[in-house]
Amino acid sequence: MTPLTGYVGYALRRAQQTIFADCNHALAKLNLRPGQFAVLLTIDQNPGASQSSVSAALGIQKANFVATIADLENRGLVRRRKSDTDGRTYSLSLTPRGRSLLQHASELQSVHEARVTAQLGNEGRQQLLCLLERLMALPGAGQLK
Amino acid sequence: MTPLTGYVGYALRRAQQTIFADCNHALAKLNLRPGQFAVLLTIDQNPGASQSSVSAALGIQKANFVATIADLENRGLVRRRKSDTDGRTYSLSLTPRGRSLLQHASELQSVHEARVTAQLGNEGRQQLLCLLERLMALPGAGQLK
DNA sequence: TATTGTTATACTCTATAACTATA
DNA sequence: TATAGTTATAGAGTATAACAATA
Repeated sequence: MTPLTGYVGYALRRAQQTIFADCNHALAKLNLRPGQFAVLLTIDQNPGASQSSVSAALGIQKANFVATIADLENRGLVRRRKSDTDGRTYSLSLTPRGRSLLQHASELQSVHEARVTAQLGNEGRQQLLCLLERLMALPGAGQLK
Repeated sequence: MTPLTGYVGYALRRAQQTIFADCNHALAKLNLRPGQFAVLLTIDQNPGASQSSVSAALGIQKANFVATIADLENRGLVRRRKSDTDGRTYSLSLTPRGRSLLQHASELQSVHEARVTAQLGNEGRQQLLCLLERLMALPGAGQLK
């Protein structure tokens, strides 16, 4: 049957589901979903950033980010501190436990990424990343609102 | 900020969202979502197929396929006929109106696909399709159940 | 026993509008 | 006025268990 061969959108969706399932399985030991991993990584790379800036960088609506960040805070992985200079914003940072978990998660993610590399080859993986980056620059993209 | 560069899974997710939004916008005039387009196309290419086989080919749980097919039937696009040889199954086919809509949708989809090709080049698009197909063959994939 | 289609249910992700408090 | 964070809500997509009818 195998329908829809040759449609980039469909191939993207199926490949994304496959890779997501593999990544999800890799991180499940830490009770982390891929999206949560992305949040922790972004906060680690941008300590002190606000919720809005982190959620915007990840393409997540700020409204939908509230529950995510609350969960990570409740688990003792993320710290929210009221900004000194702007009473509206919270400064996000990782707790020591958050950094430790992220370190562990990064190792698991590396194993997952190695499976991808084993499948595509190093060159193929680089090609794919380059092509996907170009796709994200599609005219009209980023105008979700 | 731009985090998570170099992660295939993350790049896939973002690119898929971009392409999906573009495809969704292209088909919105027909009140068709990309998933419904895929269903119509699969039925057209496999007339008489059962719900189970179509949903399995598209990676959709049969339970979740019920509402989808009911909607397409209610809109007069898909016909469900009880099989002569197997009283359990329904044979799916497109109505004339379904074929007409699919024809129109295919044209809109082609315009969308042309935008992708304009972004990646013909060669880049072919490379991407090839790489995504290899990704879907990732060991452990297709074992969702 | 196994399979098809179905119902019920639940969880995740996403999208929008409206509110508050701060700026 | 505009922005940050919040709440409420709704719509997709996806996953599992269990059932009736049929094989």
